[in-house]
Amino acid sequence: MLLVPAPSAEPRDPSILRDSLHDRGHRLTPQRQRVLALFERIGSGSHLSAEEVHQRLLCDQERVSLATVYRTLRLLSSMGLLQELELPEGGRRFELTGDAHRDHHHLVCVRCGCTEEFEDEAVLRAGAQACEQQGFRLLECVLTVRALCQRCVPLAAGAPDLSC
Amino acid sequence: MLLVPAPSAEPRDPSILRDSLHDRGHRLTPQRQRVLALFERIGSGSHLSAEEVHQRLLCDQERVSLATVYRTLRLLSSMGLLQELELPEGGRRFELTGDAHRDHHHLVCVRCGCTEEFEDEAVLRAGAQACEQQGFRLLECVLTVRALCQRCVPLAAGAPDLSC
DNA sequence: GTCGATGCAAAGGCTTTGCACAGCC
DNA sequence: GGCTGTGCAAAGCCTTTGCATCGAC
Repeated sequence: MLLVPAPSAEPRDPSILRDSLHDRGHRLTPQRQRVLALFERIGSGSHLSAEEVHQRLLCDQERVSLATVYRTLRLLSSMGLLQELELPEGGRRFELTGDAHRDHHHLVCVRCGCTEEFEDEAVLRAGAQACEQQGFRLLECVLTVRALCQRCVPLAAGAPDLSC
Repeated sequence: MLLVPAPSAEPRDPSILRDSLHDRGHRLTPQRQRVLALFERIGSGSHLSAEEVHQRLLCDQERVSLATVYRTLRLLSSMGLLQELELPEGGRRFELTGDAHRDHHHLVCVRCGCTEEFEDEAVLRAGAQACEQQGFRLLECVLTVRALCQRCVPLAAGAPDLSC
């Protein structure tokens, strides 16, 4: 049966993690593999908080302490394997770094918090252009569009309170 | 002498604040006026953390407790007079809401934290288009470009660690 | 005069850190 | 075997909240 959902999570070569770690004098540990494997399992579109990573690993019988989750998320982010999202309304979240410089953006409903992802080539060009003009070297472009989703537009229309 | 720097901070009519507050059953207090006036003084491009707002008010001999600063920032944001930024690397910051749907973006150096602002029409179009496709109503578009500034590129080039 | 807002201090999350032990290289 | 990582618990931010008092309406 090859009906795997295949959420753009090509089963990454495990040696990449090991080599990246060794290059920086770090070690390949089961905990680090578990965290990265979790993100690969859920696909590169999903974002998890440290707490969620911890909970999911516990559910899967994979024992990793919360402190180590925090340490690992920071490490994997600094290595570029994960990236931190800046979604509004609190809560740092992480997701798998997609293909090099994936141009992925978020449409966030400020009322209910639901998010959609989308891509746009023009945005990446704009970011690249800004970097060039200022002499910066581009790492990543993230567009956050704050908006009201279909369900929330009517609810917010009467009340002046847009951002609950 | 009309050589005022004029950072797009048109001296807002104070009655706007009072009316907005009253519409929601809130009161116009000196503290709320002080916080909003501070943001108007520094212009709509600058972003401050709660702690910074508190410090600046203290320097200006304007006594407001830190708890009230937090409460006021939240209130003014919910009223749409301020907006919260999602800059990376921790720290919630607030800035004056500019002219309706100002298309302002941030170029952030992930190493030293310095930020530049820029504008780009294509980004706004991309955000608007995404909203339309998903049936969302656009509130705001913020592009965050994570990059290395000129000073930091050489420092990060040798070391594989990009995001200190 | 009423009811919301403030200030203070204490409580609350989330995240980091110190330390002894475990385990990768 | 050396030195990095881990787990645990304690400490550290930043932010929110309870409560008595103050003050806008």
